[in-house]
Amino acid sequence: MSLLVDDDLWSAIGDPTRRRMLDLLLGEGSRTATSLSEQLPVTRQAVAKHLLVLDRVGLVHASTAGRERQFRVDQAQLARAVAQLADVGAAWDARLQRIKGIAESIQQAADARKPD
Amino acid sequence: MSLLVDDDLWSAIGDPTRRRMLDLLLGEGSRTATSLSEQLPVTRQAVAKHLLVLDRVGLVHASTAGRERQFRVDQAQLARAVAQLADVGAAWDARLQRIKGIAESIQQAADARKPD
DNA sequence: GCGAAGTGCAACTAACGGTTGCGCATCTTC
DNA sequence: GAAGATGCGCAACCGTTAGTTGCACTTCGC
Repeated sequence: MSLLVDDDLWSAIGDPTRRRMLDLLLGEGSRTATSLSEQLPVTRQAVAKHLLVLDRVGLVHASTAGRERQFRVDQAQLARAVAQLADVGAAWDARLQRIKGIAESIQQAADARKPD
Repeated sequence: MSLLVDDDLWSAIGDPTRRRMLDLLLGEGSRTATSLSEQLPVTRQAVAKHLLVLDRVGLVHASTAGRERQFRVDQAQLARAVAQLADVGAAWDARLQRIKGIAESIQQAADARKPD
C-alpha cells in the first residue's frame, strides 16, 4: 500500500518551513531565496539550504539571471507528491474504516447475544 | 488554506519509520515496542523514542500490564492527521489547477492573436 | 569606480534519529 | 524461592539536519 512512497520526496514536504516555501512559490510563480526569506521566520541561508533540498528531490528548479537566482515549482513533481499524500491518507482511512466495521460487527454480535 | 495544519502532528507522520509503525499498529491493534522493533530495521530503543513522539501528539496511547507496555493507535487523532494530509493535498492541487488554467488561457490568447 | 544587493561558503550550535551499554522490574521455571 | 529470561527505561555517544553568524565574491546602478 504505502510501500510506493518516495521517502525523500515525503521528507522534503515533511518540513513545515519547506511546505510554506512551496506555498509561497505557488502563489508568486518565481522567487529568489532572499525574497522568500523576507516572508519566513528564518534567515536567507536557511531558505537557501531548504531550496537545495527541494531541488534535490526535483520539487523546484533554479534559473540564474545576473546576480539573481530564481526558483520555481516543478508542477509535475509536486503533483506526484500530492498523489502520495492522497495514497497514504487513503490507505489509513481504509484501515480505520475496516476497524470501525469490525468494532460494529462485534457490537452487533454482543447485542444479538444479549436477548439470549 | 494550509494554515490550519498542526506542525507537530504533521512532523510526527513525516518520519518514514513512524509511518511504518502506524501501519503495523493499525494492522495488529496493539503492540509492544519490542514486538514492533522485530519488524522494523531499527532497535527497540529507537522504536521507543518514536512511540514517545507519537504519544506526545496523541496518535498512540500506552497501557502498562505487568512488564509489558502495549501501544494502540488513537483512531480519532489519526483521522485528524489524514484530514490534514487531504487538506494540504487539496490546497496544492487547487493551486496547480489554477496555474494550469492560467497557462491555458495565455495559450489561447496567443492562439487567438496568431490569425490576426 | 563605488556602494548596495544577491549569492555562496564555512564554522558553529541545537535538535533529532539512531546506536550501544547498563540497571531494574517482572515473569517463568526448576 | 533463587536463577535465568524477558521487557523496559535511562544515559552516553555519533551522524545528520535545521538553524544561526560571519565573510568573501559577483553583479547591478549611479
